[in-house]
Amino acid sequence: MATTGSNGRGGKSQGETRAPGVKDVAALAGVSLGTVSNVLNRPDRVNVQTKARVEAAMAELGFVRNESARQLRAGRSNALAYIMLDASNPFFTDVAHGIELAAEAHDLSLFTCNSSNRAERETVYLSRLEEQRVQGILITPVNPDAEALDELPWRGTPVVIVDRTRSANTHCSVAVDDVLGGELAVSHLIELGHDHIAYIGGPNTLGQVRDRRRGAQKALADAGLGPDNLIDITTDALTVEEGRKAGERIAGRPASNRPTSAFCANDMLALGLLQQCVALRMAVPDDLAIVGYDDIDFAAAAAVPLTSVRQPRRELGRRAAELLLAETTDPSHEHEQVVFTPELVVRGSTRM
Amino acid sequence: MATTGSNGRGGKSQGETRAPGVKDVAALAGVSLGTVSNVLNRPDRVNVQTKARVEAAMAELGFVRNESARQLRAGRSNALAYIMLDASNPFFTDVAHGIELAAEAHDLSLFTCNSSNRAERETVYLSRLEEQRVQGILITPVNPDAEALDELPWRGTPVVIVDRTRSANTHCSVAVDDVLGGELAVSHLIELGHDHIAYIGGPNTLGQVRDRRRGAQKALADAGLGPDNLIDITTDALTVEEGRKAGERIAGRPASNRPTSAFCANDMLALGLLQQCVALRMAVPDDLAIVGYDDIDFAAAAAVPLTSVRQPRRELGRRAAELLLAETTDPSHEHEQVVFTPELVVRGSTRM
DNA sequence: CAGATTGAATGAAACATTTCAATTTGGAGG
DNA sequence: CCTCCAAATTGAAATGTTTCATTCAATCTG
Repeated sequence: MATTGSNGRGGKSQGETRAPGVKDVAALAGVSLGTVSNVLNRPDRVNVQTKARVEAAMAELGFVRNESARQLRAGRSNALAYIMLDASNPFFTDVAHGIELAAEAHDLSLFTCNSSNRAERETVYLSRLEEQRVQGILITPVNPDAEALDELPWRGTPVVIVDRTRSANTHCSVAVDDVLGGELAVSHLIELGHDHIAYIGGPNTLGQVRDRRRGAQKALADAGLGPDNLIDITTDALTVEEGRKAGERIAGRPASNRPTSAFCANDMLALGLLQQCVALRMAVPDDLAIVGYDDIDFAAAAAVPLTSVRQPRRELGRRAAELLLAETTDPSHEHEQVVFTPELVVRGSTRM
Repeated sequence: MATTGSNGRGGKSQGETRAPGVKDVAALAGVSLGTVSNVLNRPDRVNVQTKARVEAAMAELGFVRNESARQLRAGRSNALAYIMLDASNPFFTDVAHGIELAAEAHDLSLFTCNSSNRAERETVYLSRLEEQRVQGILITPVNPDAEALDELPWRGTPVVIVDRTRSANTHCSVAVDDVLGGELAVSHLIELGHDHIAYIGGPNTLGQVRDRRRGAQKALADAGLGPDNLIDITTDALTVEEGRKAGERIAGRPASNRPTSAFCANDMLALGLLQQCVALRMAVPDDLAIVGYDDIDFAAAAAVPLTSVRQPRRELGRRAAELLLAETTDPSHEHEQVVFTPELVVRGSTRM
């Protein structure tokens, strides 16, 4: 680790004069405060030549508008925030991208925070953002039923819940039909002739894990199969590592009672499972067919491309942002629970 | 896509009273403004009972400190920002995580922005952040030599360049020795007996792509091999899709002139290449050995685990944040160019 | 008990901007 | 030459917090 240096002039060029403000610009341009402000905020209301003079002064001084002061006066900022649950899961970065597009369209900034699945980080960010007077907060919460989420809207900062649903109808939310998703996945496996299907997912405290299992059970029932045909393999988290462990558990079963296919509650698990299959020389899909969930880009890029349940990630984010903006503008707002429909994408991991 | 509604009370409960401020708290608690402020900022300097009374008043009113006003007075915010180049590349989310840890340790907020490789988004974020008076900005710039990066520090907002280097020594920067990384990768392949090695990367405007190639060439020269032993396959971007295309190009070559191994400028390319190999029934590593770069988590999780050049991603971020903080506190600051050392991680894609 | 010391609380000033009612300016119309 | 009008500009007030020099009260010292 090498290191070299130089420079020395920390900040400003000379006698450390403090940052120029509208006042300085006004003085230099020979106009009043109000006029400078008009140039900034209602350029059409000021004479072209005056405007040019003011702009020249700004450039000369290197004027940078002080957003704090502007905000103080305005009462609110022009930013949205998204508190994402796990920045290392591509699913969420894609959702964030959708939000960003919507924010950009409305000329708002988006600040992204990452709770890394820790409730206490989430709390810190929530209150910091509230103090910043952001226009609203989008969040995929660690626990969707946490009461902390009720306070902010009550005090005036709208909150929209993303990719989670809540028992009480207290917020707008955007989610995807997880029961249907599970149904699609398992119906597909049944059609391929599988009747020993593993469901890999956990922990069961996650509503999504439960919903996707329910969908799987429904598909079995609809096909005249019993709940015993679904072999539950519960994991500690939805990670690649846990997927690998699940693979070991499957391989460890006696051949008579070994599933011929697996439905994973997300793609991270599925990728881990796939990797373990290769390591253990189980052929995919011949020895074990695999269906994932989320259809992240890496799923299609796996060595055996993964069949997966696609969620409209971008659209999820975009719609959430729009709900938020609607809530900020419309005072007589009715909370809306938007539910998108998932879609099965069939690839090599189930097709021979 | 179903939708249901309810609620109706947009914000506050009653007569839409505006948010309570220190003034209201002071009135309710029967103390002066200054005392409320002291409770907030120097709790030890105020009588315990008074403090309790003030805190009760805050709770009752649902007081939320107005960060704009605080900032206006203080002159600066307590936040850092990281403008990342591509949030969909796990490498950068890991770097961001390192930054976050450092920020958290100093009790600062981190706002993450994503330029998505677009110079114009980058510009927008830079100026918004400057207006917010963030303490400093970390950035992986679209173009490290852009002059826009010089203006902010000149006006007083420190900027640290992450994972890129600059010709001029005008900023602190943190990077990894890419020439050495390329050397490690290709030396490894040479040791395994390869002498037809493809270098997959592009576009050549990227300094990193060039540096890693230089390292590769150096390794060849050191082993007494000529530059002809490196087969250059230039891509349009460092994406999975481009990796797949590169695989097609390799397969399309006559067997006599086909490389037996490939060194990819990042893991996204390597994953795409790997996928294409499987699709075209080229065995990895027997028909084609593959080395990636970055060692993202998905590299280890690939069906054929990927040999890759690991960069200390978290550490990169953490160190960058520390340089930034040093610059904000120490006025007589010398710019520092930190260069970390990469490390080769050997896995199945090169080992039989 | 006078004087000194400490601990708590006060309130006005400052921060940089925006807004808006009031004022000025330069013509046009009569 | 006067009146009126629109366009352009002005300047003071307001935003919510922090700071700091004072004030006030109570306790301690000799």
